[in-house]
Amino acid sequence: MVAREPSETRILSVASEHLRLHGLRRFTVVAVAEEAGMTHANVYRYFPSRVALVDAVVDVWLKATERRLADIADGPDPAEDKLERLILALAKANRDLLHEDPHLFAALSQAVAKRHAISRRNRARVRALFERVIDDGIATGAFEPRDRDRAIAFVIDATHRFIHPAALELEADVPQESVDARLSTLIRVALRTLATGVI
Amino acid sequence: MVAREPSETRILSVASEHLRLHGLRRFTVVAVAEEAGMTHANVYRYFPSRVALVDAVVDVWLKATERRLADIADGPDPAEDKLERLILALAKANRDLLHEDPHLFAALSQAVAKRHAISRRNRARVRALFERVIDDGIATGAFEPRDRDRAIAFVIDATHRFIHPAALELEADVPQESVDARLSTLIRVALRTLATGVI
DNA sequence: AAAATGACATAATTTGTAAAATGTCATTGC
DNA sequence: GCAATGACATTTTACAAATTATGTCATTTT
Repeated sequence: MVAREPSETRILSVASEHLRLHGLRRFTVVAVAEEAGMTHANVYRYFPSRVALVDAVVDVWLKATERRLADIADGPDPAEDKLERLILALAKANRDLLHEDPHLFAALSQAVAKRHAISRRNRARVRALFERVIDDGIATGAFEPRDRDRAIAFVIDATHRFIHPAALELEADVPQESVDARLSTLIRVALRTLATGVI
Repeated sequence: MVAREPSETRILSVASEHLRLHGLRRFTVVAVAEEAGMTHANVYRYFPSRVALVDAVVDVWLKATERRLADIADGPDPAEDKLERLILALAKANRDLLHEDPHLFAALSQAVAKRHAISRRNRARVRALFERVIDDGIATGAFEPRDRDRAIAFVIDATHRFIHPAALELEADVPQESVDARLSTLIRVALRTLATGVI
């Protein structure tokens, strides 16, 4: 158990593992520090608080997800395709997290519910991606909403159920295929709505 | 403090008052019984458990709300109008409860989250109202969805953010006018979608 | 000088126990 | 016979003490 990584990275990866395995409740700075081969005081050199450490772990996931979304948003494809893939990718990322790493999902869920800075910023950046794609669609004539801001709010509100952690938890036990079908319908309506200037 | 009401009714109204004033945490069968002028054992003659008593209180509100919704759904107006009013009334009922009786809202929220029978049944009945109005619209030609079931799921999914307690809590501090505007947009899109057979 | 520590004050959690609440039922009173 | 009770077992909650964790900082180590 030799620490080759620099301390900050090592703490973060141990914290990540610890959170995934034991969950928020049993996540302690002391335990993480011990597993990282240092005293807990040293952890505070790199992370200002326990909450900040947990948020840093969540943020790694958020940023990785954002990167994948940005790749979609910045791609060369038509805005319609990009918007559909953006929504599907975001919904899938959150839904997969719920099933594959429930503890990390719970930490994310809390950060969102308590409006932590990482979640507010993530939300702003993801929203910016939606705006970018919709603006792209408007520029190319694929979308023709009467009111651009209203159109953006519409897309976000309509898809809320399939994207927001609190909403996803409610449907954890609904068969994925059924959820997929409903989301697919919603996306079709959203795209059609943006294209035909109903808003 | 003479009990004119029959016991069951009296227990229920005392319980209702107690929940509204003190909240779920401090709601005890013993306290309710005392305030109703009887021993707690007697409460169990009418309600099988503490949870059942709380649920009964919530159910009174749910049923009253359902009645108002049913009045809309069964009215003589065009299906489009009725669907719009149905959504607005349901959203407003839940949102008003959140602000005017937070304790009762919290109890409702829990019943929904834990899938209590009262909430599942309420959900089924409210859904039936939506189905009725949409079927009405299909019968009169106002709505022409390709797939009726898909259309119903779409309306419920799209409006989720403005109706579900868990979603409403997230936006408790957003100005009502802003929420109203967004909901209004969503309803317009939903009506247009149903009318034009996109689904 | 940067990294890490030990020692410390404060805050949160756990543990054990007393008190109170939930839920049951045989009996009482109307 | 129906409503209500008192007595009781079981489950929760409330409280206090002890333990553990969080967060700070002067000092040591590399």
